[in-house]
Amino acid sequence: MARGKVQMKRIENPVHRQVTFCKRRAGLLKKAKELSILCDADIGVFIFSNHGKLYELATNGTMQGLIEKYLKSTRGAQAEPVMQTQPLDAKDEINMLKQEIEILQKGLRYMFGGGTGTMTLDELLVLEKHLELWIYNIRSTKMEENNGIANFGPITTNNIECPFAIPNEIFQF
Amino acid sequence: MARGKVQMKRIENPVHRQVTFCKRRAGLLKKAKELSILCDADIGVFIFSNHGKLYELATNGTMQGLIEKYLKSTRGAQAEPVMQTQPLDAKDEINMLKQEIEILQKGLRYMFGGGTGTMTLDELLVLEKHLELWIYNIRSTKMEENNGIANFGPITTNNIECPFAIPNEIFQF
DNA sequence: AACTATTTATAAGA
DNA sequence: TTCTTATAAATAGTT
Repeated sequence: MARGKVQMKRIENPVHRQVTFCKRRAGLLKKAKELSILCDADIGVFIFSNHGKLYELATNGTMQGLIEKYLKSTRGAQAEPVMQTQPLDAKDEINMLKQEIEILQKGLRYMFGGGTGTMTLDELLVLEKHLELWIYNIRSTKMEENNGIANFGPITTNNIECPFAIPNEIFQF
Repeated sequence: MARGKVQMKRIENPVHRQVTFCKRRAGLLKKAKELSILCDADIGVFIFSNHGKLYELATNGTMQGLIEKYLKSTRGAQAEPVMQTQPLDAKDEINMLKQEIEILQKGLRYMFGGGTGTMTLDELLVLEKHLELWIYNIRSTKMEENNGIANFGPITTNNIECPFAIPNEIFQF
């Protein structure tokens, strides 16, 4: 696509083919991720190189889960020889629970704000800053403590509530 | 990508989102086809729109065949010695998922419900210490970041997994 | 659905 | 392999 159009046929030179494979594979996965994020879609991609090596992306949850979703959505008259090691009922329940988890996670994500499955340096910096501010708030709370007991609501930083679940169990370590 | 950069987050306007979905979906499938042809790769893509409609591409043979190939190739990998990785019984998986849901729900209740619990000074100190350690881990992760991207699993402190719900998915929008 | 102004991806070259 | 750069493609906003 640059410095000359490319003919749409198999690249015969193995070196060129390998280089192009790396570059375009990265590009394809990036595009898939972007589409998923921008349009709230759920995308699975798997790529087998000509030597059989697998590269994959599942934008939401696992590839297994996506494949199950796929098979379910296309479930017609045909049997599914691949997925029959476990009774379908259990599979369905697992899927439902996974969906519920997704929804809960979305709630937590909502409170925290953006990012992707992999974190950029910038995102790490943001997270770090949030943690610093929460620590600051904890210290402030400690200063105000009365009779050794401090009551406080959600910890916030700049009005962003702490997205972490802070179950009581945290203190059992 | 044209007439203005796009922010990498969900497009809130439904009309814009739908239009972008159409355009980028076509682009993604085209790219997948090209990669398959140029580099002799075998590629499967499936896209679920946010309303559950399925769009798919299997560059060689059928999606069913590709999925079987995928599962076969990942089953081999699962047998690799990573940890005590025995295939989870469906019931075990269901219980694990239920536990995860409980934790997530607790986290959400805590945040939305205004933290019903009272915390002692000691508990605050523990929480503070945990936050400090997580910050430390974040900084370590930053040091190892590669190309501006840092991938990490559960954040841990002294091998204790972060009790806060920080699934990797938290960072995906 | 078409049209462009721009951004992004990437083929070659270094 | 990684970077650079010229150019092809993709696409966001608009009509």
